[in-house]
Amino acid sequence: MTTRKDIHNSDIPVLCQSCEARHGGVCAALDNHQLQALSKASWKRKVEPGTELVGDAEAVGSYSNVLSGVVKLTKGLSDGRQQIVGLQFAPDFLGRPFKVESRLGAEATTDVTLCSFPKAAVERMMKESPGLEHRLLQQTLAELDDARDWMVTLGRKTAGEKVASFLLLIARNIDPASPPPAEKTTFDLPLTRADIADFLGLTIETVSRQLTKLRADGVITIENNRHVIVESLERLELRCGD
Amino acid sequence: MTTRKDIHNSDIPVLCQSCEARHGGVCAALDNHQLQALSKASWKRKVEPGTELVGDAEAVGSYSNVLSGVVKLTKGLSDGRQQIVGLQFAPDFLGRPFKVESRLGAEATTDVTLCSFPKAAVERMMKESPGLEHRLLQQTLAELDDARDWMVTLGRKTAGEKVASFLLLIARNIDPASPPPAEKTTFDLPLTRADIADFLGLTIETVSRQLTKLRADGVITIENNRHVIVESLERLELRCGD
DNA sequence: TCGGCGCTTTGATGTCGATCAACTTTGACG
DNA sequence: CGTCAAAGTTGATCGACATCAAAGCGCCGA
Repeated sequence: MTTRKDIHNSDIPVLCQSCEARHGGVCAALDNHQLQALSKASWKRKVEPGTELVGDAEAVGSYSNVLSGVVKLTKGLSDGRQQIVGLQFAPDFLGRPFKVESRLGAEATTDVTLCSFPKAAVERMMKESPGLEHRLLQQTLAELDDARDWMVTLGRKTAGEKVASFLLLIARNIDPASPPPAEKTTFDLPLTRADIADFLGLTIETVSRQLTKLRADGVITIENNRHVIVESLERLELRCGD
Repeated sequence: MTTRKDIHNSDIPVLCQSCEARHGGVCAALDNHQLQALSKASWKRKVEPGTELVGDAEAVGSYSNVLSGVVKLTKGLSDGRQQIVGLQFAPDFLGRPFKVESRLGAEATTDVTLCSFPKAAVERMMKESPGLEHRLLQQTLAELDDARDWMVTLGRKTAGEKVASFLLLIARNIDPASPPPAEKTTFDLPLTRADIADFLGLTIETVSRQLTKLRADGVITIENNRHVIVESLERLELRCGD
């Protein structure tokens, strides 16, 4: 293990020292001692876009923290229609506690760094430390709020409003380190047009047309299909409908 | 208070004795002692359809359990468009822990019985008893699963599939006492056509037409606009698309 | 440098659900 | 009962987004 031997207050496992999840994520609920215990059983990994992290009806043996990149959560209908039901950014927690089966697909849409723990270790720690469960409840409540916001987008917004809402969501979440930008910003789209369509309940053609319109109206600029420059966040917000 | 004086194992507050929430709900996580403490500060109330329980951006001073009836959770866009983002049946917990403001409207759609507690009492009890927080996490995770299921319905299903999915949802949840029915069943719609439309992201006309079609195809019968007889749950399921 | 392949854009046409406009049913109250 | 308002149904038309089809445009390997 890559930790120092002496018991000391600043004795944070090397693995965790520069970790996003130790601040905003669930690990923030753990003290150094617990962090040590968990880090012994945990491992870091890097995966490429398109890597399936959890199959649709698959038993999951581990939980993870997203340390960088974006993970899409998907649900499918029997005839192949798909809906993305959530995006996980760093330092989000990935996994469905208290359930063996997942009902959800999870797939990296960009390069993703993960820190994974065995299910059992997390669940044991949750029993011992109410703080961890509290933290998890907080994140789950936040995800529920997000999901409900998105239900409004899916159910009641026009195609134009949907695409604007999507861009705003990305602009506000893509960079885990800095707070949401205020006026002008720039980022790489973490999703293909097909993924954006599956997230918004649209087709790729409609997504493309709406992006073109935003570009024509001078709200955004797009370079190389992926890189977006938001000229005016304020004007983008106006197009979200809410 | 309406409790007996002697400390005894079967010493359950009268208020709680015949209560749904003591079994499936959050109160199931409390021992008799805690139940007593909480019931001292809690009160039961009956409200009529249309009663606003929580305003859209209102500070909430209490949590509640739904003991009977149906509550709709709504979100609105600035121009008046509305989306119902969830339905709460007995014995669901109503309220958003750890947040003063709600961002959500809550309104009774049928006659509703509630058991309400002051926010502070619940939060104090949550600190003392990890079981309660655990229970709340469980319900929140279940609600998140439901919300994500509904995102698929909103984003990817046709009008016909949406209406069928709605009827199935009601059939499975309207009666808190019995388990989901298997073949034939009957219930009163807890929502008006306008509410159904807001739940499904459709218009009332489209909802009406789809109900008419289900009736014409012999899948359901409707009496007095509200009472639904599902002739074949199996055939209804086939029309949900998943 | 050149194909070739995947992703994206753009255009023409089609369709499902929205909108607009009667009309009917239900239920509350005299 | 008869009246009235609210809720629901039905029909005609419209429009937003889907579908079908054909280019563009990187980007990679030979």
